[in-house]
Amino acid sequence: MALEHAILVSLLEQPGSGYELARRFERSIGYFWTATHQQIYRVLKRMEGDGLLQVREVAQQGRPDKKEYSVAVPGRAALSRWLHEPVEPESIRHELAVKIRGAAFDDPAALISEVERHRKAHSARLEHYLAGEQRDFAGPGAPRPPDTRRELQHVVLRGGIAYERMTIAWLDDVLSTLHRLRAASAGT
Amino acid sequence: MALEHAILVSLLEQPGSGYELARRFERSIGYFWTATHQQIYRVLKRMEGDGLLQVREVAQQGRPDKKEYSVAVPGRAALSRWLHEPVEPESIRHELAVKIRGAAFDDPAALISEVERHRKAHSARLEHYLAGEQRDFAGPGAPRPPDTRRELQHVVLRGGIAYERMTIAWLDDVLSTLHRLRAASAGT
DNA sequence: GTTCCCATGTAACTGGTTACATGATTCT
DNA sequence: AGAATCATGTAACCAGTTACATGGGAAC
Repeated sequence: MALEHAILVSLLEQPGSGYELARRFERSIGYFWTATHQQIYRVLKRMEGDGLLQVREVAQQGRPDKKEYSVAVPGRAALSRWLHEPVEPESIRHELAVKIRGAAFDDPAALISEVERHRKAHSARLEHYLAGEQRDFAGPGAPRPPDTRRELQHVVLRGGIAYERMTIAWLDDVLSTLHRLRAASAGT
Repeated sequence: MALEHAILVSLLEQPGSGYELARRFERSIGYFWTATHQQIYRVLKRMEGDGLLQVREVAQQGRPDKKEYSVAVPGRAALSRWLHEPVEPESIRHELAVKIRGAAFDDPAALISEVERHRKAHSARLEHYLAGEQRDFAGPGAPRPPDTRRELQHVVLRGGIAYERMTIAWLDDVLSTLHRLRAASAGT
């Protein structure tokens, strides 16, 4: 049910169409929750049916009309209820880790390029996050008034940054392990 | 399809029954891929039908009979094929992050106990991983011969440890942010 | 006698992915 | 002329979760 809640949060931050939501799920909110447009349209329809959202047809010039969704009162209540409920600390699913353990039954050295590819992808994501932090949260020397929404967005982004940094360091560990194993097997 | 591959890896490491696999998915392999017994039984049946696995009925004393699965030749080939295919660097799904951003539209201070609960769970997991590392990979002073499987299991475990440490540090960051916001709002 | 562990499953449902489909407009 | 962007959707399928079900043996 977390997609519903992610949509509620995103629409509270800014009302928008299914298409716009799909774009946000490619950045911003998508850094910690993903969804495709097909899924979003389906859920939006259901949520509207449940009275959690309101729709407004918006005519546009030079572009197709769109349906702008916004959070209705019961939607806000549903989000609030969810926020007060505990969620389970989630377990990770890391396909690459499965591969690494599986490599023991194949050629570990063959994994090197795959791991390097992942490292590159995570480096790119880190750069992207850091650029976003620079852009949106660059600290002006003067203390600004505390802005709750901004602070919370920032702490979530810092989480993404920490995750990418940790992952990159771990992938380096994996790479040196793979190189070491290759050297050892070549020497035998 | 990653569950299939995780099962192949686990059964290559050690053949076993559906029940035993379910237990392994609560520890060891379960640290980076989860599955319930229902799902496992379903997938085992399919994989057996596809010729990836072999079954052997094992009578036991004082316990119900079990079906011991092991990897057949086509199963090993399927794993090898998968290992040579690229997988997409995965995006995280972090429900707590959705909550944190959502808290801007509710009472952020109400999240404190939830975040503390998560911190506790991650600390416990970290302790558990460290104990496992101590037990299985405690470095004897003498250099042992390189053991590929062991090394790969260890590097994956180090990944789990790094993940938990990073998460705990981030949750501390979240907590201090929430406390700061509460203090600021109390002062206004 | 009640609870926990071993062991296997079915059924219904929910959530997520992939493929297909349409059509206007803007940019190169 | 062709590709990219805006905008919305359907259908089929696959993966994962939750609930229900059974039954023997061991431990307390």
